[in-house]
Amino acid sequence: MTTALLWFRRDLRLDDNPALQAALDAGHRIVPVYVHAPDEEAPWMPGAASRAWLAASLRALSAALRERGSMLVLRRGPTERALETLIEETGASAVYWNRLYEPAVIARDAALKTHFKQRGIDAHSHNAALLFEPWEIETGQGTPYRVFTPFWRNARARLRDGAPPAAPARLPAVPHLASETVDALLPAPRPRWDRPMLADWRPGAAGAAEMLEVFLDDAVAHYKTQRDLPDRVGTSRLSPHLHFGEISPRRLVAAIQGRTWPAAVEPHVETWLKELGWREFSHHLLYHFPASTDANLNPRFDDFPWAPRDNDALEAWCRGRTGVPIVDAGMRELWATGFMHNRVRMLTASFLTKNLRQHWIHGARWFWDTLVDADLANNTQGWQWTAGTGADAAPYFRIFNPVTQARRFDPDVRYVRRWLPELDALPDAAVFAPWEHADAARLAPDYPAQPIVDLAQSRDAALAAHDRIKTAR
DNA sequence: TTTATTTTATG
DNA sequence: ATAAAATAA
Repeated sequence: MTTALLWFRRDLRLDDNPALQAALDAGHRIVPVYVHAPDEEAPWMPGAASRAWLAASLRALSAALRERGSMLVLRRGPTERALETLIEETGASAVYWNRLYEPAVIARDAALKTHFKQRGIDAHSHNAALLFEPWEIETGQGTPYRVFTPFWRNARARLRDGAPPAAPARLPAVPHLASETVDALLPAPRPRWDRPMLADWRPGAAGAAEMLEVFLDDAVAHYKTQRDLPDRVGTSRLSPHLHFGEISPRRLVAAIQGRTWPAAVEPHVETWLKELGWREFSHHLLYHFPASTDANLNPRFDDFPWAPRDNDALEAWCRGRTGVPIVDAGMRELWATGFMHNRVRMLTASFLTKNLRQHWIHGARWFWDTLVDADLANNTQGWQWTAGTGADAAPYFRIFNPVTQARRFDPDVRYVRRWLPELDALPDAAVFAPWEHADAARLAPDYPAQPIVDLAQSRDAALAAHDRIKTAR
């Protein structure tokens, strides 16, 4: 019997895992391995929150493999050396893995594939992360899409039903091999901020499946409207599970299409599928425009007059001390939980890039380090979208008004109150814009009396800055 | 996945 | 006088 390495990366599941399936179908004995080599993802190596999730997720995968008679071998990078060593130890003749789409990872994997082929080792890569490969969806001219709506129209029409394969009940036994521990590879932070951060989550495939069931049972029926309200669980909150491949997008599509929905719920289902579409679109853009992690997707913005880097403003934004309650609530939710509601991500990002006019890369870097679902494709395209430098088909310069957004999406101020206890004594009506309330300084002495930037003036300044690049060239 | 302003409708 | 709808950016 031949042996194959099953190289896990961000596909930390056993169901609908094409690399695993292919290795089994080929009749190999399978040696599952995870190689810890974060520096190979530079300049976007995983952030602190992401590493905490990864540690928990690896434990979950390891347990799932053990239950099936296998085990997860943990090794330290460099990846090429770790895999070579394991090939020698096991006599493996093949390596199977699932593809990723970040530029640094693509380059490393391509080099590895060449290396293995030269060594006479079969190297097989598969698609586990996306509904469609980034190169499968193209315009009539054969070019990549730059606008979401036509991209999704095209991709949506190609969606097929059908349940992806379940996890195998048993896996071949693994010979005795040395393995690192998760603790050694990903030491717990001190102090243990990871514990409260992960308290609301259950990393791993079982937690992901449970999350999906809860969403389909409860939230999806009101998704279109409730998804925008940050004070409740109106979204699926599957993003960290998707990022680490603990659940596959095909599984999500199969699960939601596998149920019969009342006609009134169908538009909600469609809206949620469209969110998966945004995820596909982000990966499509990152694959075709790999420089977009650091450079404007729209080069017209290369002349945009950003304000000079302002460390005080950046610090206030990061820590939730800007004096704009909905912005501060979001930033504190992020710091405490490693997560931020999508509506609030958009408006905090708008505040940083439009009102403070700080370059979007500063925000992208902070989110990258603090989000448990930090994903290079989604993070990059999300920031570029809000900054106006990315793929946004809107014919205007999008500037969110955080006060209007708070009134519309947190009308009962429940979200803001949860994260800003220093506003407890303020009446509801004053929480949207405390600086307009005569008594705010007395009732909320620990909160900034004024926002760090005037909302109306900074909006006008942002529009004026935008006018300058509109008229240029 | 917006906002601010203007126009129109309603009482 | 106020709100809803339309519109421009």
